[in-house]
Amino acid sequence: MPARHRTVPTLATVAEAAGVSRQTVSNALNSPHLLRNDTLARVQQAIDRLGYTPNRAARNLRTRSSQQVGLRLEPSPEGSASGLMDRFLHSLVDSCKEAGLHVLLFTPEDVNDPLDGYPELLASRAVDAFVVTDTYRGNPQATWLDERMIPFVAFGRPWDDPHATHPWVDVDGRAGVALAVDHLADRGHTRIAWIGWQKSSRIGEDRRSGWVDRMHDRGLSTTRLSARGEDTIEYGRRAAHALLDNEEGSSDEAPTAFVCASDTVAMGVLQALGDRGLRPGPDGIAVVGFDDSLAAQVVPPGLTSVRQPLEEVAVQIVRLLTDRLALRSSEPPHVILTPDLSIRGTS
Amino acid sequence: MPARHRTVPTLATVAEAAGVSRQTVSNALNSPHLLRNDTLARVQQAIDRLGYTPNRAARNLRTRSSQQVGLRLEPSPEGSASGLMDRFLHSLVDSCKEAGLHVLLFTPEDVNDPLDGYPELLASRAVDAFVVTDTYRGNPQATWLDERMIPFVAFGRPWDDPHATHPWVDVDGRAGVALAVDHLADRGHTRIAWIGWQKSSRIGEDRRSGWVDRMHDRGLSTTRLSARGEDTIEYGRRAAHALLDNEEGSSDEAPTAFVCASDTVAMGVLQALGDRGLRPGPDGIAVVGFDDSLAAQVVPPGLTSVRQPLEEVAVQIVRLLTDRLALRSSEPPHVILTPDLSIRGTS
DNA sequence: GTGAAAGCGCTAACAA
DNA sequence: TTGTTAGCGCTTTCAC
Repeated sequence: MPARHRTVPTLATVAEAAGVSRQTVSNALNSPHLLRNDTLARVQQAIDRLGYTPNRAARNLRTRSSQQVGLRLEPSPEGSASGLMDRFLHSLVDSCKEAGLHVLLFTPEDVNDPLDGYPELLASRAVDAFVVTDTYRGNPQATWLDERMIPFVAFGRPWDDPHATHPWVDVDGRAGVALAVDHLADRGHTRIAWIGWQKSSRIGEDRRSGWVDRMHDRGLSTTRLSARGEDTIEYGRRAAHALLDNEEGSSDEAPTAFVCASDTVAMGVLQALGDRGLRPGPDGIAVVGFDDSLAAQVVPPGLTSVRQPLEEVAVQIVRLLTDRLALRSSEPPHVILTPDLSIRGTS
Repeated sequence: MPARHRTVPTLATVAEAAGVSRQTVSNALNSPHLLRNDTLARVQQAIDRLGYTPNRAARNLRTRSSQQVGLRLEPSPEGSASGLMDRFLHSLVDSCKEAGLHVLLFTPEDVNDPLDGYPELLASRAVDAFVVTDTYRGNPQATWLDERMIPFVAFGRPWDDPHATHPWVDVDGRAGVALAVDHLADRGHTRIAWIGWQKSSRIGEDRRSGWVDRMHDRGLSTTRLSARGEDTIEYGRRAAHALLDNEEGSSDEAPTAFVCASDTVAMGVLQALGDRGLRPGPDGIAVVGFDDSLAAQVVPPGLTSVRQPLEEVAVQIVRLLTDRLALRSSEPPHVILTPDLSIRGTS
């Protein structure tokens, strides 16, 4: 039991109690192999008895490091189905802890400035490194941080600059969508539609390519089965209606299944089915979303969805991060993880 | 523009550049009113020119404070609709920033130990205070922290110990539900059912009391209109079916509206309506949830839901926190905020 | 209003 | 293997 009403123990307190020098106590903590077993034991005992914990501020000052990593919280768009951040944050904090790192959150003053917040934290030495998540809209942060040799790892690959050398981890959206196509085709669907995002979205086009290529791999046509628009429920609904209206013509039957670029869009598809009195599901129109959001888990009859392996993403990010912080080079410095499919009632 | 390839500027660097002592620079930062205007300007200019930012570790060491608050991330139950944490975290980080505080996340090693993680962070002086969110299952943390005079503010009132003196902020669930009842009754509903949680849940009973009392206020009967069970979609569905089966008897007509203790339960109600071919909405069966989760925003036709004012919760928490940290007493030390209603298609 | 001295608690570098 | 010395960058105290 730690001493209660005394002054907080320091290295000096412990050293005196154990009859050694302060340095020896420090070594007991940071380089125990340097000590003789009996000394180590004696010091350890004193530490336990006094309930000593090193003062981080002092250690940070001396070692010029904070053992903290910064994460900028991006505004999560209301009305989008996702809520991935919760899951990711949890995994990240867990993985960081194992590496002796803490996660410090910050938000920008100006949401539209992708760099806002980074320099301040760094200059004050509040963090040693960053995890950058906001890479979908290009990544000026990555460039900025990289130029200044600031340690960071990105969640999301640098679409604009495939040759960027900074470490990053990403999820293979293309493979995830291919998985969805396989799943549906294996269940006998041949008219599998895609509803995705605008052409300008690199992530959207990556995911879409999984649909196009896997459909063709399996000898299925993609003609008149694709729609692109905003990432909203409303768009998903409109697009689904439009595709389902495609009844006439010989090979142009209406789709029997939908693969969507996001759960948000998929929710719109489910609405459209409801509008038409169609039942989603294996016996009706199959629907697959992307993100395995809370909404996917909760909407009747359960939305089948591509699930990002965020736990593993966090593990890999921390691996790359610790390599960077130790000035080790990482092999490989880029990681692409494959998602899997959470199968539910809609397929 | 900050000097690039030079060593990082310190107080001493700035002092020399401005031709003053280190102390004067420190004062310029922390007590600018002590300086003559021209000195202040000269120092300020040197600071800007060199791009100087105080080193937090050094300041922390000297002031024995970290300007950081710890927040323990609780595992968010998969399959529940909520996702409030995202919204709350964001608001909290924002509010903290205005008070010069940063939010440090941690997770417990052992999820079942409500104290796990707190002592370590505190002993290492990594944080000055905590925000405690996990108060629904009693609050041993609050007691533990309070006994040790550790500054903290709880999100959630101490149900088990109404006389606890620690500062807390909570949302008035009872008032939120009453709001929902008013909303439905104003639209002509008289048979308004409640589907909530087990009697053992203090929060659940608080919310339920809003229904009971407001129904009686308005002269409406609550007989045979109440169900209590788990916080799952499946339970919501079963309970809704059971209540809707109540057709016979004179005053015991089936309900025309449902107020639910959570969006999760409300999703189950929506499923039950679907099962029966009933349409949710103002012209059909009205449904109101609680939490204004992503699912509520996204499920067709949009679930009306009680929305917690998390932004204001964060503001109040930070107010209480800064009072505590300044050894000021707060008036009032307990805050109960009233939620409002996000009205959507189901009502 | 400004400056000099001391020290927060720790660890790197070196000496014994 | 252990101890000594110095100093990380800042703020508190007190003198001027």
